[in-house]
Amino acid sequence: MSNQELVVLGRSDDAGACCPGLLTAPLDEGQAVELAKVFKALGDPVRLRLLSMIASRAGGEVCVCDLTPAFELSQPTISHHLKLLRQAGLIDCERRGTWVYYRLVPEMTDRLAGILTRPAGEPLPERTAPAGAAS
Amino acid sequence: MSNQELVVLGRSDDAGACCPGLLTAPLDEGQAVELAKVFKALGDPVRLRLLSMIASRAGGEVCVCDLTPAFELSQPTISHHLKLLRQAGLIDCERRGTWVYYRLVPEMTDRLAGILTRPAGEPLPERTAPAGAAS
DNA sequence: CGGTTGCATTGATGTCTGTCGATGCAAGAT
DNA sequence: ATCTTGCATCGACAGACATCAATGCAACCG
Repeated sequence: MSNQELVVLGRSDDAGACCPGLLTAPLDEGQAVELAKVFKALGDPVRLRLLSMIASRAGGEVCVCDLTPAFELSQPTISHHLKLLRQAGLIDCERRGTWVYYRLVPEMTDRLAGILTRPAGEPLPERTAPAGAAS
Repeated sequence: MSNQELVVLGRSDDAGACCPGLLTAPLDEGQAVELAKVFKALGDPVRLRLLSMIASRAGGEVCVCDLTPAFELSQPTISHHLKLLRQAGLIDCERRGTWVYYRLVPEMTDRLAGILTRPAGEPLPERTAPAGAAS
């Protein structure tokens, strides 16, 4: 049920080391394409709310039947958004009886946070010293 | 030249406190809409590469004339992507003579990283204990 | 002044995406 | 077995988006 997900997580043994981050070195095309899929999944208000509802839920799980009525959208639409979040590797799901429960994949959000974090102690270049063009 | 940008940064006095984060409490509609605009700007491989090229540049600035030839895309297309990144508040630009220089707005990426960071010491619910269903 | 260069804007076009109703499928209930 | 409920998939459609060629505009150069 939860196959065909993105593999941006790396080998999971290197916590934030594999992709040094968006902000330290230019991304190559392949990395950019993979990363863009994840950010694109976050680029929709409904999916952001779904993700936050799932992630912030005590117990770590939410039943779809609790998510759907929170939006003024049809059930297929919510199901579609959940599928995109799942394909992006941001959430995972499990069926128990009649119901399907979704939960966050914290490794993915951790990775995104790392990618967006600039290395501490970065000079934060002075805006008053325009870098080379001194004229 | 750099007006009409998003204001997701908050009052800049609360470093990561205003929006407790995507993962701790359900986002309301307004927050989700604003945040989605930023993530949507990141949801394209070209824009991700542009951002990383800008952010990782020593000196903190990149001339458009250095960015455009790095892609097999027309100059208007690159200009378009830069505009979207700017409208998302992720980058800023300044004209000096004939050239236009772009630079990262680190406050925005910092905020995104914070939003994607779950509070330390979160129980990280055991996957071996499916929360209620002890079957 | 006119010419050139660097970048932004415009308008057009093909593709992608969010949404829905209809339908399918799995699992309990009767 | 039949019915009902919960969720996913399908097909269709309107709106959004990425891309380009053409054009506009600002700044330097002659």
